[in-house]
Amino acid sequence: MDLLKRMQALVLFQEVSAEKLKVLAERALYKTYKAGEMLIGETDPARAFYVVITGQVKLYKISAEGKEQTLNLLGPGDPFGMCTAFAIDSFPANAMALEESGILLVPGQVMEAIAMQEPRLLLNIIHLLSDRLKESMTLIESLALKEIPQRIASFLIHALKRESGQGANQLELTVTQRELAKILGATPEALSRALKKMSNAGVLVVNGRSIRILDRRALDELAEWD
Amino acid sequence: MDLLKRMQALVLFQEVSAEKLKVLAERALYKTYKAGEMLIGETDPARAFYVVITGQVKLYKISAEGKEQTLNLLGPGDPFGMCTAFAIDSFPANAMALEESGILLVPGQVMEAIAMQEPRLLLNIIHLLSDRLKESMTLIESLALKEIPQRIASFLIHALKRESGQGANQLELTVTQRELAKILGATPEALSRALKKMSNAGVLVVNGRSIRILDRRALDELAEWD
DNA sequence: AATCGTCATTGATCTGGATCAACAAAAGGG
DNA sequence: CCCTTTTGTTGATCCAGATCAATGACGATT
Repeated sequence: MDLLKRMQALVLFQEVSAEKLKVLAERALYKTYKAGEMLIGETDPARAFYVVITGQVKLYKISAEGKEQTLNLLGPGDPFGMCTAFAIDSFPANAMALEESGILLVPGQVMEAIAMQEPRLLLNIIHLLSDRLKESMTLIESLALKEIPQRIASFLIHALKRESGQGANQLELTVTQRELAKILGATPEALSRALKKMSNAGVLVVNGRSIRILDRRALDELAEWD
Repeated sequence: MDLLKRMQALVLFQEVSAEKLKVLAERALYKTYKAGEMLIGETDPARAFYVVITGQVKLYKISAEGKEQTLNLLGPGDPFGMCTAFAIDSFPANAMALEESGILLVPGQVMEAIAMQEPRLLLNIIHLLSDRLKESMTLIESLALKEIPQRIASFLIHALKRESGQGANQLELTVTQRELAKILGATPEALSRALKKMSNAGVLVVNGRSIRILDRRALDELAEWD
């Protein structure tokens, strides 16, 4: 596997000089994790920059009683640990591989040194952080202001938009409903019931991990509703 | 009021050359807003960078039914609009002055042009964005994983830490309880009742906007609880 | 000092969704 | 291919906190 080639394809490294990228690639570490394996814990002080190359990773918070809330679902090309790479703070969340995943690990010091010589890399990071912040705000909005059916509708619309091209009405979940519940801030039971109700109402059809939208208008209305 | 002096004091502009700062100051706009006035709406496409100089501003989301969730409380020195300054996207939230406030407005294009010549400014922005992202994650954790008494405890501990020096046990709220409720993701009624209960339990004493902590240990336990 | 609007408080009621429990259906591993 | 584990589903019950309503207490404005 040509690491450098892969790195060049990432949004994160867009328009960063090949020379600097080569240094990064040399100093970086590629590691694979099994499904369910923790990449980094909340207390962990590790100062590094991670990029998901293959597989799927979730960032999440967990309470003392074991209740979980997923903060982010990360796929190939998505970086994380941007908070820690440039600061001394400990990582603000937990990271776990949802499936077998290949991860690129760049030591924080290396990343920072290179970045300071490449304003474009800094700018790329700002863009990514901004996107994450915006996503977080959307999640806060969901949790605080919306009920479960609305959260589902918003999620589906969002997923449809990024997954397939524009007018698609079919969607394949990348995670189990259990995991989806943790993303939406609900229990699996509540999610199952809400999906059933939407199914009965003729809005969508669930078949395992694939969901087909029958009434896009109803979905849009639901998402906008509150 | 010497704008340049004030800007030099901001964390955002730390170690940025005086020369570049002067350009920014010349191209920036200083504007005052009255209490309750909107600075920017969620649909607003304004591409600018804001810094609170005096007063207090909140970033918030609002549902169709008018229910609000405060995302951030900003005081003197706090910047916002970092998402929009470097991207084309519309602002991800609403911003409202909670009291009469003086705001510095830097056009996005100016900010971006200067920043690309000053890696240190880009780095400062990354730090600030990272802090915001971390704060957002903490809020998500609160909303999804904690009950109201725990949220209050966490908030108080956080406020004590930043407000006064270390071992202080007295705290002056900068906002009404109504606004605090919107920060915590609760109704004013629920907040009032929870504070009453804590007061009855001898954990704290509320007197208008000032809160005195009587049992710090109990507060810490509550915050850790779940 | 009087007035008006906002804010805090308390009580009564309601409800979305959590929790507990039991089972069916996949999925995966040996 | 069977067996074990993880998932999804459905029902019954429970509860934190929202909602509705009414009253008292400030605090600001004139």
